[in-house]
Amino acid sequence: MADQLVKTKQSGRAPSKAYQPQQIEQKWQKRWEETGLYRRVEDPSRPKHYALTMLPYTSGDLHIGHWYAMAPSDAKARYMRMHGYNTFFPVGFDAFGLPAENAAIQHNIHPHQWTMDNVEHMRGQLRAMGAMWDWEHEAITCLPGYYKWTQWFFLKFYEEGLAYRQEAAVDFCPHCNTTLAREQVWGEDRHCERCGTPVIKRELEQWFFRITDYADELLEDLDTIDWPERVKIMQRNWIGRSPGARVTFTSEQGDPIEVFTTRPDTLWGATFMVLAPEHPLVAKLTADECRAEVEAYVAQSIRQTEIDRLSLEKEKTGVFTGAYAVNPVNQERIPIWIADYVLMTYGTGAIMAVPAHDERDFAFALKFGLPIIPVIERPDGVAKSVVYPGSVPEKLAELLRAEGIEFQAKAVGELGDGLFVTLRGDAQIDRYVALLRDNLQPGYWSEIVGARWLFVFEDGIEALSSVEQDRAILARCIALNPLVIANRTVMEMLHGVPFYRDVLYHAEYGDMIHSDAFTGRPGDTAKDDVIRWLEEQGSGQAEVNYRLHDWLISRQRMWGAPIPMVYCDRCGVVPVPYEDLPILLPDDAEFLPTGESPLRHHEGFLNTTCPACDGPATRETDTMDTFMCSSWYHYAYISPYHEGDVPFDPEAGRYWLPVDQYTGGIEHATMHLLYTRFFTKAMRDLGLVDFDEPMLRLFCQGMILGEDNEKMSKSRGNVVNPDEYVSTLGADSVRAFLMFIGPWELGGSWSSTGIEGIHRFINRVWSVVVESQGASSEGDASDADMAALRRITHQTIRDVTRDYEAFKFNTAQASLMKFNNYLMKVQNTPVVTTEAWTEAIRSLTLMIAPIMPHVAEELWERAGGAYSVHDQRWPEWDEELAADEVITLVVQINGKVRARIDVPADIDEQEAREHALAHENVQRFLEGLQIRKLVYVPGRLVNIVAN
RNA sequence: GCCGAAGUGGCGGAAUGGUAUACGCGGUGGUCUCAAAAACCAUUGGAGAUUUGCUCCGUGUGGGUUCAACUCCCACCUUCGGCACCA
Repeated sequence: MADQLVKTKQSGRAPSKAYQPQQIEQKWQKRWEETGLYRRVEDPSRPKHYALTMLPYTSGDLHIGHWYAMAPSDAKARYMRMHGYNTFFPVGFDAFGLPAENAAIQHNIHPHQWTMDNVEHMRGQLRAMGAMWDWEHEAITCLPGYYKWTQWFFLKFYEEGLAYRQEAAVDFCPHCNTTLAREQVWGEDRHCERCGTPVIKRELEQWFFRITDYADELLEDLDTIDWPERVKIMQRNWIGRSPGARVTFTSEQGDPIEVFTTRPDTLWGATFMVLAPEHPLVAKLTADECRAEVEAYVAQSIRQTEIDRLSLEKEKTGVFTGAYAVNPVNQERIPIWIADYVLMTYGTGAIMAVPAHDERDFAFALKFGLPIIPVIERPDGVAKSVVYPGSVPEKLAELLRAEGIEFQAKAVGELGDGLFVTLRGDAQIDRYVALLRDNLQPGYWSEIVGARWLFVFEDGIEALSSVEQDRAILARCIALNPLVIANRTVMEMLHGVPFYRDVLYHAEYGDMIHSDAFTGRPGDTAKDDVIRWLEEQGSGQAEVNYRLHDWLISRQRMWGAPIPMVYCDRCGVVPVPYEDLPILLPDDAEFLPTGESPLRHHEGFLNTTCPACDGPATRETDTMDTFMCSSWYHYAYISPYHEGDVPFDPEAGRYWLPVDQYTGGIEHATMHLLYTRFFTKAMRDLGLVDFDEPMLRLFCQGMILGEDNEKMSKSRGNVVNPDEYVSTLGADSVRAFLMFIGPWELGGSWSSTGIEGIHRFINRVWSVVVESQGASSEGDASDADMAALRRITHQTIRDVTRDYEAFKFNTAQASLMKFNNYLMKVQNTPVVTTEAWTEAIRSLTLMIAPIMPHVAEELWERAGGAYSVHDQRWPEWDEELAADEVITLVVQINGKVRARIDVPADIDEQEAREHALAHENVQRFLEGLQIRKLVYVPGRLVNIVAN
């Protein structure tokens, strides 16, 4: 304590007894900066830890959502640092993007100025958080030293064939005046991710990255990284790998029509084809008599994709082209239709329709009266049949019952009762068919549908096995019962019976039927067998399709990294030489109220000379998607604005890369988190890095909501301003409260009373530590009291350590509160003078340090610790010291708690039984009962089973 | 429609087969004070009783497995997120 007094005198002013967050937070932030506490050090002898939180956009104001994302991330980085890891925790800014341009238009300020003003303001706000950021490795994506490398990546990708330019129907936001990547189009109404305006389709020449080249690797390597399962699932779904086959059909005129199918085993059930309205063969195939109708449909569907996708009518539409194709497996002649449910952007833009085994084709076929022929057996073996009144003698019901066949007698219209039969399995179906054959009255038929497709007539049985059979069966049915004449197909007739509807169509794998030589082929090999046979026949081959599209990176915006390409009338598209990078954005751009990119009209930017022929040429005026910048920022942090041949210092990169722990919002699951993985794989193939994945571990936090449990928004008026709370309760309270709300991954609601509770907790920690300094007491502490204190100290270290490991800051703090409550209870007893107390205070201070770095540093100093608490080793627990001496033995009778007995922790089973049975309340309940069994869970409970 | 997460006191939440409601907020009573605030102490799921260390009910709903279920299995309901004619 003498040290304390000396220190106090030296500082010239007595340190406050009260906790004054504003004072100590400023004091320590200054000291940390002056001493370079968080500056990165290169020390290859120590294990490194690269901790990273998603970089903020330069919106100009740090809101509580940023705190919620960053403070826990900082706490974990600090925890790792205290475990001896050489920890790198950088920060920077995502600084390109549309808001800067909007500000330019509205306030007549250059985007650069607007952005850098915001950066300056946000830096101050970020510093107030007291995070351990290494500001010397800050990177801002809109500075030339940064975007020079973003452009460099574009050129490298172009060289590698990963960047290409193509005219395509792309998503365009009319409000932002730019194209968007598919991932940036959200929701059912397909609106712009940024501004919410519904997007339209535009035919434009745009630059794309071949992310699909890496589709399989992006999929497979998910298994190698420690990421949340929900993110992996989203990426898997987004990539959407579909293995199948490409099969060539031929039009009657001889044009090959390629289709992609995941179900080549259903080829024999293809009863028609459908082309997308934009399919290039449509005009050629269309028969003259159908041309007017086809052209009208094509025009209408193009208009629909452009204007209102909102009215997503589920009802299928389409028209017949008048043309026919030949099915390569059975030479069947099948009609060719066009319909907008077939998308030009997936597969080949044409499909074979197998209505019996595809829900969409089924609906289409039913609507347009196209034949539906089942070719895959139902795996569940269920078949149905309706026996019409009068078609069989009454005794049939008896016979069915005798066979154990399930049926219900129900009225059919006004005809009387019919039998609604459900059959399970081949044996039942066979017996049922035999019964029908024996009992069917003249002039009737009966059908079995589902597992089999049989029509029992007086003179024989017909199967629905081909289009010819479909016509023949329908004709016979109409002859017997003219009421069914309105049906165009057998399936349409069957669909008229509601009882049948759930067995008419299925999309499962199963044994092949009605498929020539393949009939009977089992479902588990059918698909592969057919693909092999197609390959032998030369009519198809295995193919994999992906839902993932190539990444559209062109943006018709000014505030982004210019695409380093030049257009020359003589040489065409020419890349800018590396030595000319960066292609700078002009600082005198004129912003038009239309929002159109000023680069298009900026003579100085636009006009250049061709790098190949030196002739006049024009620059590409589109800039790159800002996700380009954020795909490699964690490499930029290694050595910001690097000067050299490559984007970052390879030497430093070898030590620090890859990122060990990444944290951020889940909203980037299929955008940033997929793009950055693609970048890393492409960089590896360029020889820039020698690993496959950029971030080894990922944690996604939830969203912070307003006090009313709603998403924070200005219009709701529930926005929480962190600066206000920082100035009153202090940054430590804001940090700690955000980490106390609940599990980080689930998010939670702000609470103005909740943060006061946390503030009280910090005050209590403060008073326990400060007031016990130099405390004295009368008498000595007992061994038992010291042991008890050490026990809770070590138990707390154990629990808190485990919680930090799992990002469970809420329960870590709960344990710390419990611990502190205990310390408050015993601080006026003699233990306060013991080593055990010193250990307890020291451990407490160390354990709060990651969450409340300022107050921990202050208390550490006041307790005589050497600067800095953040350089100390994390406390370790001793299992023996943490072990309980006394446990509460729970005694249950038939699973209900009847007694709780305090017993020594090392009690053996025999003693536990005796204690349990001897208890008064237990005996009361056992009266008159016979003990059947006794379950003993060591150290926990005894359950007596009695009756 | 498909995929995923969640549902526990008045509120945020804890407990991943073994004492349901840790910790915090809010409430109630008290100490201190002329008074109030702050702080501290006690108490706080519901119902009941013969009110010692008592009983019953209770983790979205309905079943099941188990000596024992918030926890595992089956079916369903609600909320939130993602995808949505992807052949």
